[in-house]
Amino acid sequence: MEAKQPHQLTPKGRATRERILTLAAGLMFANGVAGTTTEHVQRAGGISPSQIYHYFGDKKSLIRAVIAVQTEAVLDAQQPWLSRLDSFEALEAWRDAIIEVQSSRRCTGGCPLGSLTSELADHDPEARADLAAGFTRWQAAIRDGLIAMRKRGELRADADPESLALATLTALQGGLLMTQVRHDTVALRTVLDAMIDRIRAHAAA
Amino acid sequence: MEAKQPHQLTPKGRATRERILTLAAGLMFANGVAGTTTEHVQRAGGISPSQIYHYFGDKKSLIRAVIAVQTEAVLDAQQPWLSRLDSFEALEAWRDAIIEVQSSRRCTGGCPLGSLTSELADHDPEARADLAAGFTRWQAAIRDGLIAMRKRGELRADADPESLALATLTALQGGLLMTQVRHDTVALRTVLDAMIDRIRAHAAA
DNA sequence: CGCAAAATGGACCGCTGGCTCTAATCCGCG
DNA sequence: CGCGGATTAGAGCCAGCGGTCCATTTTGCG
Repeated sequence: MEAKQPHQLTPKGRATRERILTLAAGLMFANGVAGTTTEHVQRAGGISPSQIYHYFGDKKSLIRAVIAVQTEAVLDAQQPWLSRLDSFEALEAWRDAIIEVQSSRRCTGGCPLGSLTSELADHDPEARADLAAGFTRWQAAIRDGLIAMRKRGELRADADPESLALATLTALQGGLLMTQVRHDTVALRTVLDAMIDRIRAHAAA
Repeated sequence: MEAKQPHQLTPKGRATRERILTLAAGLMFANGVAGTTTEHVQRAGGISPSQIYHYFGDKKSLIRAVIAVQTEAVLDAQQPWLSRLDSFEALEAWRDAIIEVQSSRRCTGGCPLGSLTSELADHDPEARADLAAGFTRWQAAIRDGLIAMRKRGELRADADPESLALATLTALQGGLLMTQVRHDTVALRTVLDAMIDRIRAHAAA
């Protein structure tokens, strides 16, 4: 019994749904949720109003679907680095990759999840829950990387991967926000370096 | 030659202007900029449309005035702690005060400047500049506290107050965002503890 | 091939939001 | 006390936005 699927989707339907989602995610990342109207999505992709409301019911549901998309996108993008955290060099490569992404988009946009959070957390409880879950998964991915490092003997046994991961993810969020305001990546680099140093403080002798 | 003051303001006018600003700042903090309409401000304070447009010209200017108000509010709120950074206990007291504020508002709202940043930075260049300047002042306040600690001999001479302050402020922003999504202050405390530890690494022997 | 379900086009609606305009009222100052 | 500027009330405009509806076309399947 799936209450969320009032219609059977044909391949064509699924494709249209995907297309709407991708467009909406892009526009909402670029212009914010409030700055993205259903009309924008329509015009951006030659989509009729009925299509959006056929597949998503209302704007709120569309937003939640966008959250899901962005969560997967972020985790997918991070995975290549986090899954291979075998050394401090790897940690630094992860840091550099993040910095590179931000400067390549000229320091705009912030974090796909962070921006949605700031805009939605206080007024859409379900969106907040989804976003919180996304951050939890992100934190877990970092933590698993640190655990792997500990298993390899890079970190001492008394290192706490869970809180190191939480602090790192939190610092990263701040860094992305500061990048967005200041239009440079100095704060991002500084705060990530601080966290890496902190992790290094738990390095095996 | 002040281009910003097309009218002379009488005391009454100044009072009305203040009242509008305070209401708008509160509503925008609670509901976001996009979620706050001029009508909301009107209804909240028995204000007529013409009053808002008489004193602010358009919504964008009102927003910029709100940014100024919030910047002063944040700096004023921080000053009591930052101006007395004479020890690590004082640093921890600052951390505790911040955490206390967030939990007292049940982890909603985030940072007054951070939320505005996320919503405005990418689409209102002047707002972004104002916010960046606000963060710079905030960073300077933290830095000055650290410099004071160094002068008192709490920190070693090789400690770099500027980047420690930047990292701390950046981490704080992340912590406030995570508090907002997760509805608890664990991330905030964890990341601030991490930064305080890092500062402690520069403590005089 | 035919039919039911799915997908789509597009007109339309009601409301809201930013903003304007005019006319009335208030106030300080000479 | 009167005049000019400051202040305010409030009706109203218009574009845009979320959402609806129905007719039409397309698709999958027996």
